[in-house]
Amino acid sequence: MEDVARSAGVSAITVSRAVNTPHKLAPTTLRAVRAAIVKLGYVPNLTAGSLASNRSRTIGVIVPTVANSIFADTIDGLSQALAPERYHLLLGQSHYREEQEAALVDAFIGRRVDGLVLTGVTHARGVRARLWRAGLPVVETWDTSSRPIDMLVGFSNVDAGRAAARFLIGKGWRRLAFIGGSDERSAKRLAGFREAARTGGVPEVAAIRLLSSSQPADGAAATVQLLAELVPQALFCSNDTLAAGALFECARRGIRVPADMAVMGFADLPIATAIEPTLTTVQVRAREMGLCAGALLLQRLAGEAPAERIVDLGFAVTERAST
Amino acid sequence: MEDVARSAGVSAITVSRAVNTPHKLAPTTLRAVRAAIVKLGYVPNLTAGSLASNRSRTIGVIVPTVANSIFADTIDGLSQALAPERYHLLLGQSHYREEQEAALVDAFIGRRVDGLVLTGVTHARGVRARLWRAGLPVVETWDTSSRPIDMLVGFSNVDAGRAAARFLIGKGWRRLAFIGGSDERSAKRLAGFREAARTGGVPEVAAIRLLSSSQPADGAAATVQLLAELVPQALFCSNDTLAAGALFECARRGIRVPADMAVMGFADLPIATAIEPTLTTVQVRAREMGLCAGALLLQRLAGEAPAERIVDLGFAVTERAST
DNA sequence: TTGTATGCGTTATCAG
DNA sequence: CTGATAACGCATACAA
Repeated sequence: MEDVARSAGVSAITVSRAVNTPHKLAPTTLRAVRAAIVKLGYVPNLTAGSLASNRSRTIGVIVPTVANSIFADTIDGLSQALAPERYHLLLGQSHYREEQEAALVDAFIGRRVDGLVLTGVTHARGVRARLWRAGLPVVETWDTSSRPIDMLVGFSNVDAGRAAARFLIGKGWRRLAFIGGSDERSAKRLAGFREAARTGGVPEVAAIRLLSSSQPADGAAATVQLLAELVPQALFCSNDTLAAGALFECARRGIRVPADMAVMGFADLPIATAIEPTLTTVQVRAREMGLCAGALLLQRLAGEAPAERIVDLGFAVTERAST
Repeated sequence: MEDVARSAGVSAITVSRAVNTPHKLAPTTLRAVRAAIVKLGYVPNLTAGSLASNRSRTIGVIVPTVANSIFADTIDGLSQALAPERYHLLLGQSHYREEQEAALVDAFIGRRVDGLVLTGVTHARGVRARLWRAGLPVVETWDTSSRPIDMLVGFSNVDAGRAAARFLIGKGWRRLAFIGGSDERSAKRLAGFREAARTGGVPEVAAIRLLSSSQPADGAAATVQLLAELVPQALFCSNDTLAAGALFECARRGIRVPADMAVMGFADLPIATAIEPTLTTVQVRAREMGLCAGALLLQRLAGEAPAERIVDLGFAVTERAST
C-alpha cells in the first residue's frame, strides 16, 4: 500500500480510500491511484483490513451437508444476496451433529465472521450463549421457533406435516405411512403428520426413520421394509429424493401409483416435476430462505433494524399425479 | 489475550502457545492457561493471527454451482480432508462464467487464502499469471491438462466420452445421440464421444447442447426435441440427472429402455442405481477429487513437495440395465 | 479533499 | 520452557 501511495504521490490512507470509498476522492487523485494499483499489481490485504476495521466481510453458513441439494439451494440464494456487497461465505457442514455445529460456531466466531446462518433451531447447549456474547447477527433457517437466537427465516415443519396428512386424508386415503430422516425437522414433520392423521380419524401411522443419508436407494429400501409389514394406501416421504426412491421401488414391483398406492414427497425438488408419475409434494422455498437470510444480515450489518426478526416463508401442498 | 495471560500469571505469548502449540508448554502452565481461557470465555481472534503469521488457514474453493450435487460431493470431500488440520473453506460459485471465476480468484487472493481449488482447466486470461504471482498453491479439478497452473486432480473428459461411444458401439448400437451442457467439460465429453463414434464407423452423432441448468426436466425436454428429429438407438447424456429426465420421458412415451432405445449417463449419481431401469453410466469420483485436492494442498502447506502434481483419478464405464 | 497519528490482536524472532 | 519486543498491513479518528 505504501508503494502504491509513493508511486501515485499520495499517502497510504488515500490508497485505502481509492479501494473502499472511491467516491470520497477527487477524480484526478482516484485515477492516479488506480493507475499505480494496476502498475504495481497491488492486491489489498483484506486480513489486515479486517483487523483494523473489525469487520471481515465474511458470513459463516453451517448446513447439515451440501450434498443435500436442498441446502445447496439455500447456500446459492445466500451467496447471491451477499455477493453485491462483497461478502463471502465461510462454509461449514455439521453432518447433522450438534457438537460439530457447535465446534464450527466457535471456529467461525474466532474467525470474526460478521454474521452467521444456521440450519434448524436446536443447537448444542452453550451455543446460544456464546453467540449472544459475541453479539453476532444470526439467522436460523429451515424451521420456525417462537424464541430464535436472533433472526429466523423458515417455515413450520410441524404444520407442513399436518398439511400433508390432511391432504392425503382429504383424498380418501386411510392407511398412512411415513418415511423420513432422524433429524429434528423430519421429526417435526412426522409429529405434525401423526397429529393431523389422528384428528382426521387415522390413529396409526407406520413410520420408518432413516439414520443414513436420504438418497433414492434409502427411500427404496425403506419402502421394501414398509411393504413387508403392511401395504399402506398413502406414503408421505420427508423429502422428494426418498419419494423418488419409493416410486422406483413401486415401479419395480408393479405397484401402480396412485391407483394402488399414493406417494407424496417434500421440498419440490426438480425431480418432483420430472419423474413419472409426477410427484405430489410440499413445496418449500429453499433458495428464498438463503436470499432472505442474506438480506436480513445485510440490513443488520448496515445498522438498520430489520422490520421483521422472524420471516415465515410458508409452504404449499402441490398436487401432482402421484396421489 | 492479555486478560487471560494476567489471569493465568503468564505472558501473552504463552497464551498463544497454549492455543497453537500446547505441547511446547509445561503441563502445569498449560492447565493454568486453559483454566483462564475457559473462565474468561476467551476466543482467539484468528484474523489477527492470520495477519501476524501470514497464514489464514483458509482454502478457497470455486465451483460452477453447489446446486449440482456432483460439485457438492467434491466440496464435501475437500472439507473432510481439511477439517482435521483446522482449515476452513471459503466458497465461491462461478455459475459457469469465466469472469466470475476470475473475480472470485482476485477476492480470495485478497483474503489471503492459503490455497485454492478450482473447477476445470480453462480460466479467464490473466488468472494464471495472478495466481502465479501470488505464489498460491492451486489445485484444478474435474478435468485434466498437460500444463496445469500448479496441481491437478481429475480425469480426462475426452477419454470418458470416447469410452462411452466405444461401449455403446460395442453393444451394437449405431444411431447415437448426445445431450449435454455447454461447459467445457461437457464439450470435451462430446468431442471424445464423436471421435470414437467416427472411429467405430458412426460418422454422425446428433447432439443437443443445453444452455440452462442440468435438471431432469432439461433432459426430458432435450429428449423431446431429439425424438422429433430422429429416433436414436442410443443416447449418451453428459450427466445422470439429464439421463434420468430422458428415462422419464421415455416412460411417458412408452419407449422401452433398453429394448427400443439405450440411455447412458455420466457421473454415477445416487439416482443411477435407484432409477428403473438402473442406469449405465460413466463413474467418476467426485468426493475423492475433493479429498485428494485437500491432501495435495496440505502437503504443500506443510512444506513437502507432493509426489505427484497431476493425479488422474480415472473413470469407469459401469454397465447397468439401461443399455 | 487529503493527511497524521495511532492501534487492531496476534505471532515471529531472539534471548534467557 | 518462558518472555520481551517488534512487526503484520491496514482503517479509524481527527486535523487541516
